[in-house]
Amino acid sequence: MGFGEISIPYWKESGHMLKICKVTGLRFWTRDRNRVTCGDTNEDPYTFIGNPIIEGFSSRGKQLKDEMREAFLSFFDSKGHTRINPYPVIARWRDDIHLTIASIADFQPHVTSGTVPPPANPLGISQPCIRLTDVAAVGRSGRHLSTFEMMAHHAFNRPKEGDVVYWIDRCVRYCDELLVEKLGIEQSSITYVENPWSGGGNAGPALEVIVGGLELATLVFMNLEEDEKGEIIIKGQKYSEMELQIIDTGYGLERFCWAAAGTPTIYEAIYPESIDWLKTISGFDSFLESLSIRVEMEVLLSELSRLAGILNIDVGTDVEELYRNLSERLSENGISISLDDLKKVTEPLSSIYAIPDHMHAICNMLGDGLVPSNSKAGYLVRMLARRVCRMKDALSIPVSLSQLGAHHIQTHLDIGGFVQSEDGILKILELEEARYHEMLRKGRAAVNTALKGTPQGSKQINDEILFRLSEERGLNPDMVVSIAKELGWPNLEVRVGFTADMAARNALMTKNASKSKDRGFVFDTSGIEITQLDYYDDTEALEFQAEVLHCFTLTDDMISELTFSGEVESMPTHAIVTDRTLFYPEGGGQLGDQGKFSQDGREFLVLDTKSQEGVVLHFTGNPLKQGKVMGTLNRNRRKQLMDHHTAVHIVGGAARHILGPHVWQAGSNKGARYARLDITHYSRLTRKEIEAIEDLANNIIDSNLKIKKEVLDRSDADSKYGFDIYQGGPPKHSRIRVISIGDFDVQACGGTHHEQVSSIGELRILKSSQVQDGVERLQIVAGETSRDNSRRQERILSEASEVLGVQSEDLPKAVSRFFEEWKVQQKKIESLEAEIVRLRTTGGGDDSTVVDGVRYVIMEVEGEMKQMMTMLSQLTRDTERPTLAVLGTRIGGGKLIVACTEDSIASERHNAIEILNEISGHIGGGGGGRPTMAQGGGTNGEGIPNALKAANTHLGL
RNA sequence: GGGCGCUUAGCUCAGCUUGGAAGAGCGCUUGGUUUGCAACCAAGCGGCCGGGGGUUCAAAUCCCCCAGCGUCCA
Repeated sequence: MGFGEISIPYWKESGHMLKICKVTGLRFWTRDRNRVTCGDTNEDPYTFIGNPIIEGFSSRGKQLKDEMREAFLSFFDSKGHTRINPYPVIARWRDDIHLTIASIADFQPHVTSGTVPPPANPLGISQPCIRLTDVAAVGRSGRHLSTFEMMAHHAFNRPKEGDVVYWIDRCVRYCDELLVEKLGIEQSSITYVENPWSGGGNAGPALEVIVGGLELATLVFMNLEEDEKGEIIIKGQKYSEMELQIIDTGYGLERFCWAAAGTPTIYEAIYPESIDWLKTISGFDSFLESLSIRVEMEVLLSELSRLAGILNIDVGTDVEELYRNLSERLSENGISISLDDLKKVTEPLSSIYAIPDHMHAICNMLGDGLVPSNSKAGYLVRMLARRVCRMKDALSIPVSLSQLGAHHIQTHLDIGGFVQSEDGILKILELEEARYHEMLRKGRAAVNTALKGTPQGSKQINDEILFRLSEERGLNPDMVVSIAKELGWPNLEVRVGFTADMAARNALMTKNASKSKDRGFVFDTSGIEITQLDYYDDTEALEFQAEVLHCFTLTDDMISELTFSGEVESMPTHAIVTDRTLFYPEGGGQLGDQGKFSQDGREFLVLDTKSQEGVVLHFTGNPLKQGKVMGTLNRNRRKQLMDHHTAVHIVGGAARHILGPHVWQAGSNKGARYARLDITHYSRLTRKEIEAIEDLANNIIDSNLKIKKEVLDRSDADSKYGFDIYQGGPPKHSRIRVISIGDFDVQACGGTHHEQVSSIGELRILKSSQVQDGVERLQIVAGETSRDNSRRQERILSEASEVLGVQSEDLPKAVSRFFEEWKVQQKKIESLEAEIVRLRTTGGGDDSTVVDGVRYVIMEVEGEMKQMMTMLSQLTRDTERPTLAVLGTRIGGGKLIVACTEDSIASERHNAIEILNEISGHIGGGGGGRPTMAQGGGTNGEGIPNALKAANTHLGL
């Protein structure tokens, strides 16, 4: 039996037979003796459209989903599965993906790796998921969704320990019973296709469950993991059997709803109210009538859906090609419609279908407390919001993004489980739409500039221009073309295949970026015992006795791999490992402790502390011998680090109270000099908001709360406090240390903290800055550094006010007055200098000579380059008086300017560059410019008189 | 996390590739013109070209750092 082949008693009991699909060549199991295809090929059109294959569901939309979900979950309740509440759609417990893409993602990596037990076993769940890889196909294919619910039953087995809940046979029995008994699906229409699954380092046999041309579910039996020593080889990769073997199933809730509703597309089954509404407000129906297409709309839609469903739409698919195919296939099926009309119908229709889907994803993401941003998960929601804005504009529907959101929430969502309030969601949507319009407005200017070199009649735009507008300005090619049409390039079109090229370009860039990534560990700590950490027992303790186990000598390579903070005073040369330590190693944003080691009566500074895989490394400037050592912490630094760390927790809690539930820690750093906390928020913070946060935080400090520190199992921590405690990032251990400041702030955290908040004394938020869109960085000082900071500020103020001789209160007023006066005086100087020039050049005198109608002005002046330029324009701008001017100044090593009146006999007779080159040698420099204006300079200012004399000679004056 | 771009007059933006006199439109002021207008004509005011360093005889322009903002991809 090859890998992935599934042979179970149930096949025989239930009358299934094994066949090979004539199209795909895959093995499949069916009760239909005449079947020759596996059911999911381009020879298997949907059979359920207009003819539901699931019985007993007459509702549509949210109600249908609710009923279908309940049918699934209650079925598995009755089979002994524990029902689990769905997880958030933002996968904050993971650092490898942003969104929950499947029900199994809830349990990765902690449960699937075996470190943490599952919340129940077996379990049933319906998990909202978001997948954006096929977002371009949503609305077009009739079946793609960016957001869906994955209904699932999971079982976690440890066969090697004799602990098996159930495996393939029982899993298939459950599935078959659900489909046939509970949902009334015709037995002979079901096929089980063997299509082994692999991905993410795991693999296993799998069955795709197909009914009526639609894949309703996938049953995966994950039992292998990548292992270089493994004996099972799949596609050249070696695998071995896992300790933990998992039943991973996925039943598409929306697909079940579609099969029960039999609507032309999946969208009409789950979002009928929104689709009707959008059709009404966009005037779609009257638009259709105006086209006078002689085909029943319902028939056309069904046919489209049937065909689009089996036409593969991938990222970068050539849409034109797709339309030609569709049109051909429609006419094969007796529906005659021109390519043009087909487009006119499907373009708006696909938007009407996609909008509710996108709004569903957007509301779910925002509901989870996500803040739109220009990177990470926040970017994904912005991208969806912008897609909706574009589609909305193309349909010219007279509602705002936020109104779409309100409608969607009212019609399709239970907002009760959301972290974010409805008001909060709508507010964010308003801001997003405003941003979108701002981008478009700026885009117009960008397009205008970018197309300046493109002839107005031109049909194509340079690829590079389109790439850049898209990447730098967020204008996709279609938007560029429509803007360009308004601006006077009426014939431009997007080149066929350009979208595909852009996708390919992105793929290439991603590929290049992913190279040179993972770097290994710096130290070889194999064979060294994990260091015993004593700093949690007593955060006040400062001295300890230990045994030196190992001393690494740092190489240049190691030093460049290790990044030391600016608080490390000199570059270490050695790293010391001891059996136990009080030194806190850099982690969770808290910098490492400093202090000293004493050995044999000698003292060695500990410059920094880090850890690698549980081994703590103390960095020193000297080697230490193996044997006894005494460690002493730098008390002030430790106290300051604790002040800052506890302060960061307090400020985070305060920010959440003041700003809202979407505030999430996006990063933090706690040093001795200051601490910073990055929080997610949808707009810049005002001074008032910062002060409110600061006040609340200081009230907490005054309240003298106790700080509770407890260590819990991961699953206990999850169930007791929820996911909000993982502010500092996804948890990496099975045991979680939880720090609670009353119920004001609860976080998983490995840092050192005070016993009571009052130990901090006071804190100040110095300023906020923006790290990226949607993330504000708060700079915080607490305790001693807070007082230091105030003192420093006062010193700066008093020094500055002393210079100006004013009270510090009057400083802003005085400074702006001085600045204004300075500007006025600059103006005055300029105009006075111009006046001097006028006097010197119009008064005749020695400076100017006239020969054959050309005035020659050769003189030394006093002034900077800028002033000389002013003089020059006075002299040479008047075309009535053709002039050649040579000006020189000794300032700045000597400067020379030669210019003549443009388009005059002066410029015909003389070349400024030539003259300049002739004379610039006298000041030891060079220069250049245009034939009518050349300037130069040098290092010998005293050579100016000679240079001017040389000019006289050269010109024969 | 990886890129890319932008910052110039009160506002919206050119100029930067290839260094050599700081520009346009709107607004503002003044004058003219008009029954009226998001009217027209003329003149004028308004710039630490984001900040700091570097290269250069010379930097808005080239290089580096910082700050603010925008955008794409994962």
